[in-house]
Amino acid sequence: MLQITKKSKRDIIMEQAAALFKEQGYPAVSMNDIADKVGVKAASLYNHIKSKEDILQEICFRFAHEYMTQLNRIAQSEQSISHKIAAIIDLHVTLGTHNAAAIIITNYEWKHLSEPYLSDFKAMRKSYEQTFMDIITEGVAKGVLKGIDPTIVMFTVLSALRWIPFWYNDKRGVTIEDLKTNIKTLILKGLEKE
Amino acid sequence: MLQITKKSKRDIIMEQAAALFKEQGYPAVSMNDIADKVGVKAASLYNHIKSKEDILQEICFRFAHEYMTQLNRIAQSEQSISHKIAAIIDLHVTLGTHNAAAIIITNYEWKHLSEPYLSDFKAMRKSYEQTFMDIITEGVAKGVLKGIDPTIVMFTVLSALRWIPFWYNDKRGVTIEDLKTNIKTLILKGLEKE
DNA sequence: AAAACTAACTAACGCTTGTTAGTTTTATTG
DNA sequence: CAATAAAACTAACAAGCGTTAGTTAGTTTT
Repeated sequence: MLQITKKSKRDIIMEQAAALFKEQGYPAVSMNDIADKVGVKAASLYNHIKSKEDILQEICFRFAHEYMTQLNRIAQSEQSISHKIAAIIDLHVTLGTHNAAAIIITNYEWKHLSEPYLSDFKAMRKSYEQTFMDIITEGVAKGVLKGIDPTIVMFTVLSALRWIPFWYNDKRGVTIEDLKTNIKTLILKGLEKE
Repeated sequence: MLQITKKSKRDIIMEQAAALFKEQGYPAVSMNDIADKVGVKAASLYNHIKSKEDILQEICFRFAHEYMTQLNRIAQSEQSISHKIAAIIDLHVTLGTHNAAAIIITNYEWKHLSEPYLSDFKAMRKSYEQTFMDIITEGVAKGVLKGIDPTIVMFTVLSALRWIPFWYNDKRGVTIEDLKTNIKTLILKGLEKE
């Protein structure tokens, strides 16, 4: 089978651990559980990772960074407010459907990080939310968005988007494109007709 | 101090445990942690509860039942589709702001229930989602709602609502009434102006 | 062919987990 | 005030936790 770069054992551990963390939550998963899934004894994992939290850190920061980078690019672009919000929705749908396990962990398991990583992560998350909120506030000021409280909009929209990897599943017959256009319609144009 | 019914020790345990489960997640909280918060030794908790999971069960099923009861009342009422959706939003805001810890547990910690409780809970949850979806499907059929995929609408709206207890906090200066009207506007009428 | 590296193993470490048993203190009642 | 019930305590348990140490086999580099 052709593949440019072989998946390292570390990557396999990350992948299997992510699947378990997603299903059971970080504290409920033991090193033994991870080892079993990888097909190795627990102690052998330490040839590839530093600690259990090492796994959590890698996942959380990798995707937090990915979100930040992409959001900043959207925020600094010269597009309209509506376009920016649409792009943010697309971003969350894309990441949330292609990397469901890792995104769930980034969104819900980060609280198990220890200091100083926890504080770093929280700062990134806050910055992310603020950037999003600035876009909404600008939209309201310019009169292109309804005068809804920006904090409420930000959390409501972000909540809807962060939940996608929990319920989305190809087998439901909803394509990723469906998801993008439908959520954009719902959020931007609302549920009621005309 | 006047009070009609005194809070039982069991209630205090439930309350303190709920606060801990909310912050750290069920598996990360030990019986010792709970005991410390209650001001007692861990073994003493067993004079009032059967087991750790006993606490989780009580919280999950009490509020799942509350949700079901209220949703069924809304679904069976003679109101318009838009009114029903508005009532569902109000329901989630009310419960999510007044019982934040318990609602978070009902929404996110239920997976740590053991069988057969887990299956029972999942069935209730699925029934809840189905009832909500039926309302949306009816609205689309009647032409009062846009032709958005009902599954997507159901999960998107429910996600936005289930997340409220995570971020809502009186100190942000957003009142519960603000929250209700703003979320209803956002979901029913959308974000863009005109 | 020797040396170094990789990655697996077994065994053990100190610690914490949820829970039970048995006992003593505190509160309520006749 | 004595009897009873409720609720706290201490001590212990078996099992599991994350992690380290020491070793061994197989592969790669010198």
